[in-house]
Amino acid sequence: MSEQETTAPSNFIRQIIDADLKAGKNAGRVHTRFPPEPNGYLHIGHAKSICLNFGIARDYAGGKCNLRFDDTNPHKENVEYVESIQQDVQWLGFDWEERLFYASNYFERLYEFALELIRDGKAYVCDLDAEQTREYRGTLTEPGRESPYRNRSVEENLELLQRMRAGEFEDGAKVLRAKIDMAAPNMNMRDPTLYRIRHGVIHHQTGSEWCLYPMYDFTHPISDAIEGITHSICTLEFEDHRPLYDWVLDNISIDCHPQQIEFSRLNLQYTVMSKRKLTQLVDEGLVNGWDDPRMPTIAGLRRRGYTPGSIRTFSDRIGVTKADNSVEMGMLEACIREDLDKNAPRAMAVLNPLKLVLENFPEGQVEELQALNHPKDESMGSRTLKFTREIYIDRADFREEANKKYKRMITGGEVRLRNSYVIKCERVIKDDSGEIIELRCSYDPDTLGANPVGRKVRGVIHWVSATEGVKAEVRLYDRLFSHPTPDADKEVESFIDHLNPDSLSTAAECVVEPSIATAEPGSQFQFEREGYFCVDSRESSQERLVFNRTVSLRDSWAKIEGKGK
RNA sequence: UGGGGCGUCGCCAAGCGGUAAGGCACAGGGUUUUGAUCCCUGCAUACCCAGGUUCGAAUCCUGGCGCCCCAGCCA
Repeated sequence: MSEQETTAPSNFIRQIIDADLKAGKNAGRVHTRFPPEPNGYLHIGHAKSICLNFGIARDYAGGKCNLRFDDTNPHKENVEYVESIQQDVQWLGFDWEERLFYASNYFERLYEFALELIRDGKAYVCDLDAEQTREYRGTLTEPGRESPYRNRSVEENLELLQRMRAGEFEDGAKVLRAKIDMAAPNMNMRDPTLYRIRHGVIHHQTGSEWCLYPMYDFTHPISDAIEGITHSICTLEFEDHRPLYDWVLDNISIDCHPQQIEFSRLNLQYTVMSKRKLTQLVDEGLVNGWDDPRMPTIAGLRRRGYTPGSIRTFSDRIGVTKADNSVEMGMLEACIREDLDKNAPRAMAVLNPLKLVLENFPEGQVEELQALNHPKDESMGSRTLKFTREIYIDRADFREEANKKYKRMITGGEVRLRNSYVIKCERVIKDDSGEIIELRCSYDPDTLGANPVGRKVRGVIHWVSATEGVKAEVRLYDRLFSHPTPDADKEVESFIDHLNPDSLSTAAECVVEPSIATAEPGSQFQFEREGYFCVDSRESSQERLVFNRTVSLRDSWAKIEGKGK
């Protein structure tokens, strides 16, 4: 993959696999799986899991990783999600080869295993409704009570389950439960539900074939075993479920028993990572869809301009442990800057234009200048810049007066135009309200590719020809939330209260150099001295160029200036 | 007064009884036609706390403390 990834990731899960291999377990096989439920788009936390699971398959000899949709709850799932998930995994650079599966592929076999449990007296049909079931379950500190239906005969249970499948009972009228231990200190072992009835939902894979749907705790271990998974990696909240995972496999006739291993999920500061909350942001229109560039979804990051390699690097750097974590945004940003610094061609764009007239440059003349596309990679070639009498510079690059620390243009001062000449500011023109509307300058024709003799020019600013430049809209993004852990703040009613009102600002009147006017959607640039930008893949067009700022350049000037205040 | 986890630098994270890796961030300095990049330098006598074992403990033992997860017919 990317040359960026140099250090081989090592973590406790790989150590377990190493030890298993050494002990001769699983006949030397290493087989993982990534098992998303298609009930939303994948986010950066899933990327961590994808990189972990597919990364293991990639790094171990003969290793494999399946993509399996955990599609046991048709109520929340749909094909848009199954398609987006496949696209995102592929985009991240991973390949499940011919191993694309659905838990629903196994519905018939799952049902057979359920019959086996019943025959063995290890499962029963229960008529308690949801509320009663909750009451019977007990609490964290008190044991539960056994259901009055717990001791139905095998024959009756068999018949009832068949009738449940045949659609004879309404939703919620009956469930199939495992017969384990209502006094177990682990709540998951208090006769967990294995099947529930769901009429009238069209399952995205099985249509209306079933009205009986298996629960995760029953489906997951069996699906893993059917696929010959050796290491079933999941997040920490399933640690309590492991005894049930093992119970299921120990009590049916199946010759494979994968090892479940749990790691802690990713928490990224200033965003939220639960599918429920992300769905809420989308549904309530608080963002512009799942691929809104402010979203921590893979689709959002992609549209924002994050590269697959940068996300893989990030996943490697944050590591895999069982400790709760809260990763700073700076970590993610460092990864994309590193990638783009190396790979993005440079260009110039003026986000907040201020007109500047070079009084000693001939009117109507266009001088062509050559500029390197990358300051230290000549293989990226060069491009032609159009230099004219009227140009734009950024308003932030001019001050009427400033101290020595300010290295940009000031009245009467000189500055280097990037890839061009040294100019001097002669006059400032203001409108009636006192706002600066134009700078009158002169250029020094002897300074192209050469420093002026006898004086030093400290600053370099970027520019775009006013007559040859192309208009563009640039979208500047900031963190989606203004609180580092928006969903952990109990002082506030909802995480929504912490949405950052300034997470999107639009610079509608930007001017970019003509060389990028026809750039393909998604193509990326460093706008020098500004940051990394990409052509928006959704809304940019030849008529109206739209760029997204992926991330700004590191800005030590902002720090210096900030300190002075 | 239930069960399961976790506690090493601001953040992430190595460490697996032999005397605290690395990355991000931060702070200095150098190079630079991007205040970018790049390059140096610095940044835990200290590993949640308290005892104990040991020649030696972040690593082992005991007892505390703190944080996270679990009472869906969600995953």
